[in-house]
Amino acid sequence: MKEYLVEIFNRLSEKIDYLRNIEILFSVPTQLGHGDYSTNIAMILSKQLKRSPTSIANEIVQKLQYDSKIIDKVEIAPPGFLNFYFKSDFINNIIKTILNENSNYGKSEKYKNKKALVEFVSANPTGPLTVGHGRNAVVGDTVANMLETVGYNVDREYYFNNAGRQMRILADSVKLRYLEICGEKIDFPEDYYQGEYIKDIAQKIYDEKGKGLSTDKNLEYFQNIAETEIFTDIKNTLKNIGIEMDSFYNEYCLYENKAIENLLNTFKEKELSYEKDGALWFKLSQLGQEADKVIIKSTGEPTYRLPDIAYHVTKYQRGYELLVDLFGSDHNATYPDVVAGVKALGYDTTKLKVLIHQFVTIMEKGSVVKMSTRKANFITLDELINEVGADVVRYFFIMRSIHSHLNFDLELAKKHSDENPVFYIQYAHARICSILQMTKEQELNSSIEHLDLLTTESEQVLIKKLYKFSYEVLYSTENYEPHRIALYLEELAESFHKFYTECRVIGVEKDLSEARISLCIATRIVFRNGFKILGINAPERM
RNA sequence: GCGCCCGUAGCUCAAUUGGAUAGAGCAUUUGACUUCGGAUCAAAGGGUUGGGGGUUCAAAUCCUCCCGGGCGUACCA
Repeated sequence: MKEYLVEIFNRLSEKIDYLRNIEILFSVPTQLGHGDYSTNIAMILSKQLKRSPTSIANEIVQKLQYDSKIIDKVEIAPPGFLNFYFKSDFINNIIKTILNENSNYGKSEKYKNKKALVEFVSANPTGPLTVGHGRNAVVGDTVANMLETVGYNVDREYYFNNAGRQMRILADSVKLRYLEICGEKIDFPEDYYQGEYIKDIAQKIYDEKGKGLSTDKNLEYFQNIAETEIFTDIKNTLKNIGIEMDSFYNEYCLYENKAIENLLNTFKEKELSYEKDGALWFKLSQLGQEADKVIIKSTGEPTYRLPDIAYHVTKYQRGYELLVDLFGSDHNATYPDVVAGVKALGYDTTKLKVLIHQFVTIMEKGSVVKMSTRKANFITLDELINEVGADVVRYFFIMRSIHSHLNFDLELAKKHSDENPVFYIQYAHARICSILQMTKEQELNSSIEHLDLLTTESEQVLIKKLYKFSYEVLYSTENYEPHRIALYLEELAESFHKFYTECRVIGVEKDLSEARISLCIATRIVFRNGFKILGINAPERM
């Protein structure tokens, strides 16, 4: 439909000067009575042409040439909208397209063969993933799915810092617990990792090595074991919600491969760094930032900025054309330094898209649960997955805009999980499967010979909704708004349920029945393609 | 103080990026199964889009000033 409008307006612009070199937007009106597509072009041009919108609209309608087999009518609605109504025969062709393209329907080749890297989760391995990390994990994976749908070759990457203070405290925490198990009296500092999992790791070391470890020399040993153990756990959790990383990139290797050293030299050459108070500073104030920041502390240890910049440089060096970073809002003050850094090195930062999602507020029994890995006051993502299932977890985290604070009511998720919208859309899919199973048993076939019989309002609404899918995918992807896919699927389910209530598939006249079976199959295809993007199951029975 | 995000129905959130009568789910009330799955459908109530001012044919959306909340604002990540 939209393509056709663009086509006829392109031809029209040869006849009407003022339509040249401007972008004409077509949108689907919210009101059913406002046509299938609508444009506001007459109102936009009104000021520039010093004419009334209706006079412009009238001229457009008079000179616009279109195939009356495709467009039924064009209306002018005050204060100057142009509303286009398409012939249902033409609209129904979308069913053929969907059946043909099948699992490819909704995909686009717009970004074919381009390489993208999505960095997400990136939690340091100091403990299990919590519900708080869940949003990042699910959004990141879904954005990656979306980018794949529009043609990108996507790599999913997890970056972590294992050379800093956090990890030393982790190692020391394990060491102290180990000594405790060995029978020594210990003083366990309050700001150390309090979680039970630390004791589990210590116990495992004790079981394998006994008491004999010379603990004061083996902090690195404790860190390695803790890192390995915790990562095994993290990877397992990710797997439980269907996430598989292509790579894990650690800070330590940036020291090993001299990336940090090289970066420091480059900064020095470009006079972007200087020494003050025993520390090395990065001249961010010259790069449009508010103040200079320290990159190497007076202790000789780098701050996170240095490895983060070096890490992002490797992304460019690895040849990606799109870099997506996904952070929680606690990082919103740090990423501009990194962006400024890579920009100063001459890299194209328009390729770098930083997404910041707001925090998840956990509600339990009506009050907010404050989470802290250090204090071991958290609900793990695994616990949540076990309670409500992976589909609900994924859907819950994706259904809201990333800019909005997400209120996760544990009681609601656990006790009333059958009220979750994810069941609404999965139910629609299961229902279709059930109908199709039944038509099979009754030896009814699908056919596209008589799609013209699909004329009722609920059929037309459903078909137009199916048509919308490919646009929705592209739009949501280009704007990094994964929640719109969930929203779309809810609309689709609504349209299908309504069709189901009003139109019988089985037990009506043969040609009509066959056409409706085709519509059901097409709807099932769109549900499956949508579910695949969201990473949730398409159950045939519930 | 400054930066980013948010404030929309009783609650949780949408709104095709500036469009036409601001929509869903939950909750409340009321209807619909001897026929394809009632995890559904239909209907009702519920709103000065936090507040004031501005921009224009048109503002929940953009600008500005207040009010309220979240996250930051390190020689932590």
